[in-house]
Amino acid sequence: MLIKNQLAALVKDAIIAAQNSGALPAFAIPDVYIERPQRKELGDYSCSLPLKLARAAKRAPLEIAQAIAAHFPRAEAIAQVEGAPPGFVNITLNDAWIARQVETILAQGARYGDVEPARRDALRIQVEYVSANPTGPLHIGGGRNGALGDTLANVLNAAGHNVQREFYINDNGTQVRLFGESIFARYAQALGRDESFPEKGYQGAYVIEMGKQIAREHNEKFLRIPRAQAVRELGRLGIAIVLDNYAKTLARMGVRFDNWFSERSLHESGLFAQVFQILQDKGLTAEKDGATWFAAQELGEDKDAVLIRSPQVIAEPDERPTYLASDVAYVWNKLVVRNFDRAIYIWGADHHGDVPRVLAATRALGLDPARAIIILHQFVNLKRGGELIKMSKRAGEFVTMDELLDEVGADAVRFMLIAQHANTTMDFDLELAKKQSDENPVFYVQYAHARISSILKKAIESGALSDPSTLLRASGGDVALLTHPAELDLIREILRLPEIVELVAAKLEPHHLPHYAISLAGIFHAFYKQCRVVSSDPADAAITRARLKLVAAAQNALARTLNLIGVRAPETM
RNA sequence: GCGCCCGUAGCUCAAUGGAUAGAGCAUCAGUCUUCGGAACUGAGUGUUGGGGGUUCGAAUCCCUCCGGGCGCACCA
Repeated sequence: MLIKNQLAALVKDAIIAAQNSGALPAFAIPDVYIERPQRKELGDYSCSLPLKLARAAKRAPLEIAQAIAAHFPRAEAIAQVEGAPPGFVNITLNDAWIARQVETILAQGARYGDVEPARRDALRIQVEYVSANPTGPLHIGGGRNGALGDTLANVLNAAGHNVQREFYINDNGTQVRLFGESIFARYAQALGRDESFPEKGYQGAYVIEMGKQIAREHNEKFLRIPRAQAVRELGRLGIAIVLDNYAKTLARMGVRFDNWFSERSLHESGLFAQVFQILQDKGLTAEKDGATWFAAQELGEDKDAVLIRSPQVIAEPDERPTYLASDVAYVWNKLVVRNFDRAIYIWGADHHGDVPRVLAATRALGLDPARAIIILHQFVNLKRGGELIKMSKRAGEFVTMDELLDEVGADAVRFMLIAQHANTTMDFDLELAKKQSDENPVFYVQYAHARISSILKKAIESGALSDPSTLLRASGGDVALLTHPAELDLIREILRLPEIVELVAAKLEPHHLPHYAISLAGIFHAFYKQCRVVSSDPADAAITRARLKLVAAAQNALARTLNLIGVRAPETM
């Protein structure tokens, strides 16, 4: 169990003990929250509960804090508990206990950072991300989405949940046909035919390339079949090509999926018809102007929304269901058919207007809307040395994710996309991201990791360490020798990792991870400066072995953090 | 016009309603006989966009104004 959760239980015990002894009056004890004080002189943890209890207990906050401190149960991990004005309980951990944790951290190996190996409240969680329209190259918004989703999935997994990663393929309706027509035109043109380009077609140069490629691979095959069929097949072929490229691009930045889910399948399987029936039975559908609407106003929303468009507007039956129709069926598929406890959606901010409708539909289907969690992320402005790079999708002029990865490198891109709160508009400066210097935090963190690798290698070369596996044995060193303030600071920081994992999993905010990584790297570098690890002096043999354990534990935490962020933890730079 | 998001140090950003609002970069001043100087130590910088309110306590919650972004289709 996390240290802070154990402390919360002890605070509760202390209050009960104080009440039993008459030091505090009887009152109901609320949930106990343990915090980290801002200044480290105040201790490792603190609790502000006395400030909240003052009214119920009819005592001064400081008096309550002191009573809690006086009745605090003894625990080997704790060195000191004291009440401090205006009403905090400050808790300081025992240095010897902290030093011993190095063994625990090493023993957990690559799993260090996991909140609990098997938690009782583990959930089946689906995280769905990127889900960009597969009609053109991935751009940086999709990259931010993917980085957020993948890291979140990593962390939820580390927090003990069962996670599935999904990409939702928008392969239904009008856009497939339009994409198919665009490809058909480029394909025919590539074969020297005089084929006009559709009015609202996809303009980008990549469609021309696609047309040429298909012309090379299939010759005149699509000219010999009926045009409508050719358009449909080319649309699907085009989507397959784009998705294949998405997978490659995303894999470059470590973003992966367990499942690629087809929107079209929601209609072909009859699921939408089934879910529509539920809405109809509840009287939540309406016919108006030839279209079929979701009566969202009945549920308190601003306006109704079209589910199935009028035949007068769209002739083809399979193009009539709207995006919302698919969404309604999809949430049912997630929460009922596949029975996920939670369905997390990661959407770009341009979709924020759809959030209330999807949640309203979830409620309308009789599902707990708290099970569907939509995380929005704001846009990314690409800059080059402070100059905004203008991006025009219509003209097909934009920096693609692949170009960005080519220029900046996957690690820097992924780290920077995660480092900022999802809800803030991000300025991504290409020049800054490319700098391999102090200005770039990714290298700072990776450097710390590489430095540790170098120390371990040096230790083996010098004979101080025979084999890294000996670090796991008591003979590998006595961690009780770790008493230097810089050593203890480093261990304290390593011990924060599981708390960070819990925080990110609870608030669904991955940006805490990069900030922690920078902090951990900084504290390691400070330790490195103050404490020589591999010493040539035989008298230092014992402390060298103890410090090798500490350094290995630090590397363990750093590697895991980078791993969760989705960035490499290099042995050398 | 209506709705959502954002506004914190010169810059980029942190801060479960808690204590003196913190990091990095940049700036200035220091630190190398041995493990990677892509490092470390120290210093200064704030009306948390403005103004009200709630609270024992507000960057955080509520109202209002200002500035920026994004939405407001029988598009996805």
